[in-house]
Amino acid sequence: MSESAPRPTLEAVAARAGVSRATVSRVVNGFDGVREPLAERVRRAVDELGYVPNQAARSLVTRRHDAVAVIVAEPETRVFADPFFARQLRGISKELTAHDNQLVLLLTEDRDDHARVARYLAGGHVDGALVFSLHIDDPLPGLIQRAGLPTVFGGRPHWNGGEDGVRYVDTDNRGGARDAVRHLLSLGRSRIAHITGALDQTSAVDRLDGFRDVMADPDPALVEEGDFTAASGERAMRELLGRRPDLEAVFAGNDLMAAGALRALREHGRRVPDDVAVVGFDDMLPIAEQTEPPLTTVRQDIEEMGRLMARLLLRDLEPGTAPDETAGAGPSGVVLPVTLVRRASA
Amino acid sequence: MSESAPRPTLEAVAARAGVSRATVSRVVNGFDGVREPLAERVRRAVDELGYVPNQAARSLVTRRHDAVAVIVAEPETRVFADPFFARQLRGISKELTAHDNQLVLLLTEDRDDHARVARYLAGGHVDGALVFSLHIDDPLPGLIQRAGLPTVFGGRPHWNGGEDGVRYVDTDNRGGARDAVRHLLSLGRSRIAHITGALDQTSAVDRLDGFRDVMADPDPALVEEGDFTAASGERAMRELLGRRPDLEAVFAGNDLMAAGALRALREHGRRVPDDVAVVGFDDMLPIAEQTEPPLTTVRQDIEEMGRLMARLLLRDLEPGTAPDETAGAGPSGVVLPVTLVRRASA
DNA sequence: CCCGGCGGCGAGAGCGCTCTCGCCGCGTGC
DNA sequence: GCACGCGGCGAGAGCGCTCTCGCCGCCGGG
Repeated sequence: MSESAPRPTLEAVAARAGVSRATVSRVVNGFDGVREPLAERVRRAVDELGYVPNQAARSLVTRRHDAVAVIVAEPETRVFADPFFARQLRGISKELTAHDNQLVLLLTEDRDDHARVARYLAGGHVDGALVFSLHIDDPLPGLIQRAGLPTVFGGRPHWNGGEDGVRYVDTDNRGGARDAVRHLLSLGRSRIAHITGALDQTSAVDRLDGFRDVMADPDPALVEEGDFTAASGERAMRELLGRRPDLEAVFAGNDLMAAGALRALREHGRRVPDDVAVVGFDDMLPIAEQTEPPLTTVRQDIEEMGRLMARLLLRDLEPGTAPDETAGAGPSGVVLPVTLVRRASA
Repeated sequence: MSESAPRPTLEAVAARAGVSRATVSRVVNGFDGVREPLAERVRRAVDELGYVPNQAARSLVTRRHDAVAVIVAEPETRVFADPFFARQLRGISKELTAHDNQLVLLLTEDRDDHARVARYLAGGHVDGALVFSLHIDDPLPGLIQRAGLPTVFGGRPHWNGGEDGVRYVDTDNRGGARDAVRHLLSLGRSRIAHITGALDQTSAVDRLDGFRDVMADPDPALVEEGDFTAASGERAMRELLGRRPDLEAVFAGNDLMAAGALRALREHGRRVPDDVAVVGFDDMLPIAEQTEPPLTTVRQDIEEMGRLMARLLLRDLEPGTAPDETAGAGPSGVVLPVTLVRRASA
């Protein structure tokens, strides 16, 4: 009882079914070339013994692991605390398990971790990697690229993704920003301010670009940089109100900053949306619904993003694909659509 | 170039250093019994060739994987969307990587997934499991227990944890609830209502028990069941106001419900905290800080909880421990302290 | 009726590692 | 000075699987 029953091996199944190991292997892996009466006998033996293949032994010879690393480079608690991460993971997980792949999670915070991650990837424990790295000075993408593993990035990487066939999935930040600003225009507002996110992240840059697309040559006084936190949104809003008391609307780079902006507006006696209309980004629940008033915002399908990343990666891992020449086949960057969600704030 | 360089094997390192495989193995794994001049030669060979051990081959013989499964049973999007999950994972990840263990993430939603998880665990790909399963009717804990893997649960399991040495880590929900209610009493409020969480979860039950500990024999009209969502908090608050318009304070089972309650109170023209004081639970950021007014709440160190779970599990995995007799050694349930965070709502 | 072909199955050689065992050389005790 | 012991190192046997190869039996064609 204290000796846990030794797990049955292929050998044991073969013996019980009265066939060779090779035949059992064929049946277990669904290869054809085994005729029915025999195959059935093997399947019964597998059931009776409760046989489960030893993945280590299998990997040793196939050099596949059916496992994918998900690497999240997040030194800051902020992003970690938001629900995005969980949703993306969920999407990734669904897609991976649908294809019998495991998800190995690597969270990194500092430089030391980078070495560890690099070593892990070089160790060949996984077949590919999904990488979330937001900041411009992050050495991680380089390290990973060097490891030579098939990789898909979450969010457009900095080094001009698409260039050398770097695969990534991103939301349509720029288009979403345009939608948001156009919506404000359609409300009859013309003096529209923008609170940017942390501009060392492509998402923030793209949203700013979208804002500029529509506002063509906006008053610099109407743009203030934030860092995606509520506190920064509040501060930025005060700044903006000081510079342009006549502003009629704000497009915040995310919902958290929008929430902060709402507080500053309330503090300054501005009514939302009557005096100032506010639009956020992300549709970050439950924040976006809980603010006063609830936020009009740009929703991205974050779970789908995860799913898509996984799908792209798995496609690269298929035996057909050339191992090194990942470029060329298929799109290197995929951009997911967004939708404007109208609530009370604009 | 298109042929990725074949990874060097132990054999190759041995050849280069002019020693046997066994000696290289000893050096690589830090066993002693290799004298200095030789050991140094081996280390140099390892460096020069960039040797990284093949984990699959190693696992095959050691039957260890240095990997732990984290299983999250979460059919509902709700909990998934909250930041807890990410924080816990972070704590777990830190502890695991500190001990060179990998984190394999398994997310389950429906019954089909259970079978898959059970199969995976039975497959012996991981050395242990950390399990988050909230609901009373979840068959997962049973399945996992049956797999015979060392396991630590996040949150007190339903089947009377501690009974047969089931290991778990939980927050002091009951004590935290007592603190919250006592705080309200200290504010001079006596007609205190409670909005419970979903009572099929032990955390909700324990918080209710804590409420009752202090309020000894409370008016049933002052207790209303919610389900941890903001909407349920709002509804429950309306209900309570209808039944007991004279209530002076509310202890909500979590911050989300507290946020909902705030809305209902505002809608009914009650000022917070002047007319009605509100206390939440979790200190779920950024929600708790963003409400109007910001929430007084009970904070739990969720990251520490994850870290502790991992630590407990790793201890069980140490070679010293008897593989099956996990009971007996050390505490089977660990309860983490909480702290009351005072903000404006109470 | 004989021969070639083909498809089903078994034999066996590894994949890269760990770990036991035994050998050998050195130091120590009498 | 000799036997004994002990510690350092190498040889070799697997761990459980996949996959190539070759054998054998069955079929069809000449």
